[in-house]
Amino acid sequence: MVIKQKDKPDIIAVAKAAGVSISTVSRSFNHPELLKASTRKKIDRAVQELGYIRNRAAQVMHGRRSATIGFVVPTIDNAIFAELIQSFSDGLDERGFTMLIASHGFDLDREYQMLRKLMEHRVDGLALIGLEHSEATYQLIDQQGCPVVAIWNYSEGAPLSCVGVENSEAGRLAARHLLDIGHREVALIFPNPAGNDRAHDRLNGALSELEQEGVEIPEEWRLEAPYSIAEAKRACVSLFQRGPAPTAILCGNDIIAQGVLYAAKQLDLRVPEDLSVMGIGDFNDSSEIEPALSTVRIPAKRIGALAAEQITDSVAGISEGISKTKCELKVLERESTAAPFRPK
Amino acid sequence: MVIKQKDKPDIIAVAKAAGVSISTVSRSFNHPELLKASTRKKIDRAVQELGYIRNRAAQVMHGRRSATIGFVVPTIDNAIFAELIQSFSDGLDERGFTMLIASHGFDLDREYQMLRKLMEHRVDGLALIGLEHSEATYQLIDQQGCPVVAIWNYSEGAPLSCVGVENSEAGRLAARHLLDIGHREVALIFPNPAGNDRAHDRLNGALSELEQEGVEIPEEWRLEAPYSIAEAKRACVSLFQRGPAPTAILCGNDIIAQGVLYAAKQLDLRVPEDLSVMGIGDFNDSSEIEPALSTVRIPAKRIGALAAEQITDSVAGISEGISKTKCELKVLERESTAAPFRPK
DNA sequence: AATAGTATTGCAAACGTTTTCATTTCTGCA
DNA sequence: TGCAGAAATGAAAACGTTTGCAATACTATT
Repeated sequence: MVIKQKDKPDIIAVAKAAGVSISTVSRSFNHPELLKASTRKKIDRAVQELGYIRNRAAQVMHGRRSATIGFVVPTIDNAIFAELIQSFSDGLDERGFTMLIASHGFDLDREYQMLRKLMEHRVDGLALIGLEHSEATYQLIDQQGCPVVAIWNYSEGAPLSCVGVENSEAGRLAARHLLDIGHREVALIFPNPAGNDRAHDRLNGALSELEQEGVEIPEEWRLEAPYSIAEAKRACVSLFQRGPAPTAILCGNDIIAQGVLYAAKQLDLRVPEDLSVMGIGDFNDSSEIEPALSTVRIPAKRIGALAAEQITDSVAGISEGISKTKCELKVLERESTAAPFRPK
Repeated sequence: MVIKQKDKPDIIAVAKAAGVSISTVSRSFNHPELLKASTRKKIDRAVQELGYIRNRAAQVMHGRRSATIGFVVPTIDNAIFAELIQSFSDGLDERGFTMLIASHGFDLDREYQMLRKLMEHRVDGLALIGLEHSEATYQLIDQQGCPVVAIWNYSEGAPLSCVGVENSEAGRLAARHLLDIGHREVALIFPNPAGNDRAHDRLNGALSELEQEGVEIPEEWRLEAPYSIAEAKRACVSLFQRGPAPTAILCGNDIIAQGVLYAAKQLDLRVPEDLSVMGIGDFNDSSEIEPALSTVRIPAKRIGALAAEQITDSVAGISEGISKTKCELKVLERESTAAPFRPK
């Protein structure tokens, strides 16, 4: 028994089946208006019968775009990025692009490796998270001249096109809100800022705002936790077990804040009466949890959509040079924050 | 000023720079042991200087694998799939593959389109979610003879390789648990089963188990909600506002269950005293929320890892034919379920 | 010093497209 | 009926690799 499935039919097979030349077949895809209707029909039938599917690799070799964009993220499995990835992917899709994705687990050296890998695949453009990258990464981008957009962070002095928010401002706004409603005993739970400029900037923004008001954060109120409900919960519980209690906790993002909320529940603390909890991010469900989380809105969906637009425009040559888009932040005062109840 | 960045250096440029032939350069990548050490060094230096990056497209054209796997999911932005996608991607990565991902928003016709798109890119293999797909999709797969793995669902009679769980069993187990602890007044909240065999099977499994025990579910206790905390919450609230209250709610997945938990809180219902809440899925954080969610564990991480192994083996020809892997389910009894308190 | 091997390296074809240029086939009009 | 010009199609080169085969450069023997 001869199995013929092996090789996929190519344009030559189609041409043969349709009784025309390969140029004509190619044209029927790329410039159908140049063909006689009857010829087009013959070809369509042949394509149908043979189950022909065009080979992008061959097109790329000929100089065509690959119609792919590479996206390198720290992690996919995380509410932070999932929404962003989705909207970015949708935006690419609308414009006929496909997303190649790779994650590096917050390891900037792996990020570099992933970038190279994607470049081997000749992606037309690249998207990264944040503006902190290894020296090698920046060199590579520069050298290869591949269109790049940095997502999530905005910075005036950024050496790359970027679409995002000013994270230091996010931190500042969150702190400002707590200060405004009267808190001065504030604990912070942030992820490790190494290789994570989003966290780094937020933390700094928050600290400087607090300091400016003369609020000192003692060492034991500066906690570190990764983006994990479980770990944040643990960190928060240990905070309360160990020493004096703050009246508010400012969290590096909404995931951490959620952990803190659960910790509070476990510790029998009322939110916001006994403890105010402030997040940063405004994830999908932050408004739905109980109590609804006060947070600083970062418009992930919008950022993803804009980034997709930016990178595809850049690939198409519509947009030249470095372009920066700053998305606005907004404090969302919901139920998890209120004035401290404790008597002065 | 002449901008030379335009074209990336190719193997010819490297050969020239190193003073060898292109075959030698090619060999230095593919069979380095055949080269004299000194030659290899010359080439490495040239590669370094020119910033040469291999062109996969050209390799693919020559018959090499593309080292990419296409993954078509309903949505990325969802705790359900994010964990799975991550572990699948990691598994591919370990084996030198890159993931091309596309989402179809629970639209099976779009799924077909995405599949075609990925095939144009000559992915070496494909992964899909579930076993329910359009006729066209099945035909396409069959015709193209592209290795495929269906993820999430296991079914003995499946026409594709698959790695997953028996979703009807998941539904059955969840129902069983509620029955075992004494509930007979059970409401159900499930997503729309159209084009979603996971939900469909779970629902049927649960219903049959309940019926078998003579438990009837009235129409007004069969609710539909998408995978969204907000919508599930809303559905649950309206359930309690409209009519007689069940003693337990069985949810199509943990997201919905989370929504129900928040609804309960908003309605001032104690869980599990006034209402038991049962999920399906066991997402990352289901054990950490308060009260910890009782659920049926679906090992997403393991499924993703196994699926990656399965598809790459299949691409490499290590595994032939259709292979099916069933992952085990486990009821996790946590804090959100307990015997009904209500006097008989 | 000549020879048989062996270790290296180079040549050229092939992979599946697209596109330029050339050729053939129509069409309408004189 | 013949012809100019337009419309439709075909031929062949080019894209950047890999690899089988051929050629060359070594090495260790005698």
